Amino acid sequence: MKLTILVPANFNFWRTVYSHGWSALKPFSIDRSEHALHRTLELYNGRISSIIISQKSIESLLVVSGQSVNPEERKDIIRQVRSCFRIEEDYTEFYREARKHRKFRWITRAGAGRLLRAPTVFEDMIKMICTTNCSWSLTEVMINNLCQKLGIRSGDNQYTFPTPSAISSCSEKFIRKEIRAGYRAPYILELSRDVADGKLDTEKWRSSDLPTADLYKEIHSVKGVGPYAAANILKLIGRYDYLGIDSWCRKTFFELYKNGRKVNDKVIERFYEPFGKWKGLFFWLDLTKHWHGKKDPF
DNA sequence: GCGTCCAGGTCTACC
DNA sequence: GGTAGACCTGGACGC
Repeated sequence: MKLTILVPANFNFWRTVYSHGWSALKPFSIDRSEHALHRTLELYNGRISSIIISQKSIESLLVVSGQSVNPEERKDIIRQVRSCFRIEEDYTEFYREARKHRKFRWITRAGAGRLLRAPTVFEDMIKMICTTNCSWSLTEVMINNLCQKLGIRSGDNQYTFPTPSAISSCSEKFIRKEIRAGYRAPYILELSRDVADGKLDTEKWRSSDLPTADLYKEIHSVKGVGPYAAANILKLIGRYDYLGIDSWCRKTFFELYKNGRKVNDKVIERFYEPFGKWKGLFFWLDLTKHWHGKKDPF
């Protein structure tokens, strides 16, 4: 199967793939030799499809799969890919704002700003919890384990991201020891059970009309999701009003603007305050600007 | 190889 | 509202 997905004029495939660490976490993987992003998807009807996404032209993405799919499955693949690459989102206002600042004009020229996300908010939430209080290598271990031990295997030996029900059927001990999530296990389990039972509808957040502050409170109320995680989940929903500062961001900010001298988070927040509702995105792109000149930032 | 220390966000208890 | 300590793991370091 081959299909083409049209993209907006300012779309940049690689800057989206390398926008943050998600493309290095299963079921995403980067194929450097083929210049493509791999992803194993679970379709609406339970069928598993491993796809390879690459930039076909300036105007379109090419999605290839070894399997044949029916028209409805094809629609679902397109829907999921469009959502991961944020193709629906309108960045006109953001680019207009970026053009006003000399140091951020590169953003508009580069077509940067789209942050890669998972097909579901649930997957983004679990991944974000797994980035807290640990090294990136441990995050990779936890996510690999979740996919390999609880996901569904595809024909080409890849795994899907597990469903809320798959995770919620496990014991806390299993998630703690086998997934290696440690003390995060009860948080992962509670979130999965609440989503599986329908007590928490994380997917509605992407289309919510709630003011961002209220949405932040709701996301923050999930156990294991603190200020850093809630702010970064918001960014993947399309709200950039919070910074989501972690130790890497602090260190990078100190090096960029303070000659390595440590400053309070409030100083960082004041620095990006002029960027209003886009400050979280300016903050992230500012700190990762040096990635954008590199072929492979990870 | 083993033990110790530290970094990394979030939660809870306490002031 | 602010702060201390616990949570758990991997990595660095010293022995």
